[in-house]
Amino acid sequence: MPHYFELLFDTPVKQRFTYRADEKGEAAVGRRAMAPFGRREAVGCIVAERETPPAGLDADKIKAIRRVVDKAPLFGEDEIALACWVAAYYLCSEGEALFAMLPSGRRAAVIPTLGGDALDSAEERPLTLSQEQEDALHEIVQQAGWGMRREGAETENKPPLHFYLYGITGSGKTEVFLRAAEQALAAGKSVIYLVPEISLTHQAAEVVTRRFANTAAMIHSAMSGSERLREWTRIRQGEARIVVGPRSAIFAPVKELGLVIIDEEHDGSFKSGNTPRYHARQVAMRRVAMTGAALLMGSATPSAEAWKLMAEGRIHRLNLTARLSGGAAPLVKPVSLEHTSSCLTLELQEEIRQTALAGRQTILFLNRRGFAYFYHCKDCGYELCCKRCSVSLTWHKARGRAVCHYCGYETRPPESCPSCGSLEAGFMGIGTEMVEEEVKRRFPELRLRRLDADTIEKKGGLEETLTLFKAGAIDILLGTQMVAKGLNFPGVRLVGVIFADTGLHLPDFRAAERTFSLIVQVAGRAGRFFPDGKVLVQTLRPNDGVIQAACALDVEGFFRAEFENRRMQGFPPYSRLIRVVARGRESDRVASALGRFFVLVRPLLPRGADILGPAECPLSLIAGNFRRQILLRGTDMAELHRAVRIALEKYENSKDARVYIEVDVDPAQLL
DNA sequence: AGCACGCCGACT
DNA sequence: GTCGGCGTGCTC
Repeated sequence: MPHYFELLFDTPVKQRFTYRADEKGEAAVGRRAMAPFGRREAVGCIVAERETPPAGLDADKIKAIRRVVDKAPLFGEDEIALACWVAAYYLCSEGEALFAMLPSGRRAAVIPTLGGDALDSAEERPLTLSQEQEDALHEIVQQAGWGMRREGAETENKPPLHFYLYGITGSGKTEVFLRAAEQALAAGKSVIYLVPEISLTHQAAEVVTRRFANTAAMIHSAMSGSERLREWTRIRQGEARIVVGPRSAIFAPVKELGLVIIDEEHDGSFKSGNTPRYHARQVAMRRVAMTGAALLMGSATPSAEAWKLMAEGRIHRLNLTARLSGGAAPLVKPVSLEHTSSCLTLELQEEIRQTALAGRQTILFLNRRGFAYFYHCKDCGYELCCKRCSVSLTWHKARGRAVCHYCGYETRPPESCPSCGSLEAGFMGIGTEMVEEEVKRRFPELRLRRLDADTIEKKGGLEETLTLFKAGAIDILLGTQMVAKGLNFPGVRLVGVIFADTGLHLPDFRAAERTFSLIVQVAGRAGRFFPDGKVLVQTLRPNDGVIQAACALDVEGFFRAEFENRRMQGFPPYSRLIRVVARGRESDRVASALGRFFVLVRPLLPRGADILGPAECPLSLIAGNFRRQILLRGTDMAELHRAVRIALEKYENSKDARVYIEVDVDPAQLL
């Protein structure tokens, strides 16, 4: 008697496909198999077994599986159920969701990693915890009750075990994470430890591997497919019981999940930028609900979502208020750029000098690469933009090129205005390259290194710079976001934010939140081990509420004002959003396709929900694709889901093959 | 997403 | 007269 199996493929087709296996052989749920798919062979994953073929499907259409790929299942029923949830929530196909879980990346990103001892933030295991750390740990361990049985049925009436370690940078969150992990492991449970998708991954992995040796597995984006698959197998077999990795590690097939840790919860990289556009925090909450495990997040600057859940008591907040290691909260001061033409105010120059005299180090932060990011003609108003994107070209002086940061387009910088020929035209707006030049000119005796996407292209550049800085062989470290996150250097006294207003006025409701969080995070780099840290925040608007709250390191105050804005404007966390973007080569086709979708979805929306748009995306042209969007807004995500799902099905009939529709549930950015 | 089938313009 | 553009439809 033949056996039937349902397979999922990595395509946007929202269907399962039934295949036949004449002898049972190796076919089993969770294994991948090669099978004829359309006019080709493709690898799919077996997700269900069935006795009979599905009704209403001609028997002769059912083909046989060619061969089974995996020796052991890659997925269990739980992981498959999780994939189905992801598909339903993020409105993608089950196949796309399932294959996104697999770490055998379709395209492995090349991300520079930190190896060796470049950053031994792996201080050895401290013997004692502070009272606050102790209390937090106690609370988590007691409520999680890993020692005792906590069966599925039993958990249903209990509130979810969501904890948030809210503490300033340097207050010892990592140690609490590690101890909580130890406890979960000791109780025979497994742990997933998520870190932002930057070089921090490696740093955290080092710490965990050192602490937990061979019970640890790590998954990061620089690993090859086979390396990842090996780790995946170790995890599935229960050999590795603590998994460290970026957002995709939330899908790791651990046995007996007891604890999920999300470090730097506010970080944007937890939200996926391509299909399925999942947020690891959201998936974590789901997984935790499915398994009865505990969720432990942490940050000095929680996301607005997390902050609201804490206020509502749905996440249990645990405070860490004191800096360890002899540090103290730095003195943060806004400095007006209004009457300065240089990118270094006199005040910042003076502090750099003082810091160097004291034999200490400076970090300068500017979230903009290149020399100047904006070309403007004073006579005719011409602006130099990328031909394929609606963004201005950035001048990379050292390379002698004008570059588009979205598509990579490059051209020679113009000598005079390309439009009117005027010489009163040129690049403006400071970038890291310009700051570098300025600092070198003013402080030729100080050793400066720049750290941004352009300087770490050459392999090892990042690691070398950090090692030198750590060793005190560099006086000033200048860079983009890279210097703002996670790095921990004891010798830093001064942090200078060159231009805090970058990104503050972007047309995105999270612009203020991101700006605030970035300033507070970078400020946290100062004075971690000595109580004399100083942060100067250069800004055009020293009186802006966001800048002031950031300088006061006042999360509470920031959210008080920010939530008032969000509430009045009807944005998250006071509403739920689904963003639908149409993109394509021809703007009129894009407009009409989105128009058709708009007409389909509008009558499906529930009372109280509304639609913003259709309108051009703030970045209306990227890499030659025109982009338009609508924003569906409501209070009940299930209702929004339903409307978009039905509209998408209907849209299939009238779709334009030259226009792509992208759906983003809970979008993180509206650009 | 792929991939093939199918129907209209400029080339050996 | 054919090669090849991309619009359309399907994948157990």
